[in-house]
Amino acid sequence: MREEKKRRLKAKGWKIGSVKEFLRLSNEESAYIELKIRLAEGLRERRHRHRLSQADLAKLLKSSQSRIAKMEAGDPSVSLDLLIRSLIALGTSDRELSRIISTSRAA
Amino acid sequence: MREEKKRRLKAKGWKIGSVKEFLRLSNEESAYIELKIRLAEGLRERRHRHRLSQADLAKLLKSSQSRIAKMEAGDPSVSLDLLIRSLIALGTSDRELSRIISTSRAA
DNA sequence: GACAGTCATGTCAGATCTGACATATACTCT
DNA sequence: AGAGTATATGTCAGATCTGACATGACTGTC
Repeated sequence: MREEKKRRLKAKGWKIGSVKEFLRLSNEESAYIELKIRLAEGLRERRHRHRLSQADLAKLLKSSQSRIAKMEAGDPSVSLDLLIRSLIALGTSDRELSRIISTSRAA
Repeated sequence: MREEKKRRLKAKGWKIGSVKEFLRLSNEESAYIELKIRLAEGLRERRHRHRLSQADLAKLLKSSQSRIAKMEAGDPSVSLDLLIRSLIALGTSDRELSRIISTSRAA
């Protein structure tokens, strides 16, 4: 695993317990986590594009600054559901959404 | 709104109350619902492709037959999160996922 | 260095989702 | 008709997520 990828998954609260759990992490679980991180980055990028602070966006989405921060961090306490609804609220089209989801950064 | 689309959104539990709510439904809300329905259909299609019954898939995903049925129906009680995790567990790649998300059926 | 703006992190009550169960409907086969 | 298989729908306790709040860390400005 490349350093860049490691950095992303690091101590974000993802507990990796047993070997069994680790192995599981390398499959569906990691696909899920990496997808979440891409959505998180997509959200941050769009927020910046709109020149909004996390607090501004929170107001717009009727959420809170702390939750926005957690979303952008890909925190385990945030669902794909919330991320996607937020992106939609920011005007992200299906096509853009689809691009965010399939744009792989790692080799 | 075309008949086909109406059929999809019909009495699936989506309550449409006030005019205000209806107007809201035509924006982010409907984008969300239509996305959910595309994922739901994607799930059903993949399940059939694997020749699994809902009960089989439920066992595979450690869920229950009734939840699978609700997922495939795009029931409001099902999150995008669960739908996406299920698709991932069925081996859906990012690219395929992205295709499911951006493939619009309506004109 | 006090202040203001921005973002990160921890906590938690209340909201929402989930698996499981019961039950219903529909179809097929004998 | 009765049995078996597949799917749909309602309910609910327990699990998980969410907004809100508190607080910390980092910047730049005065």
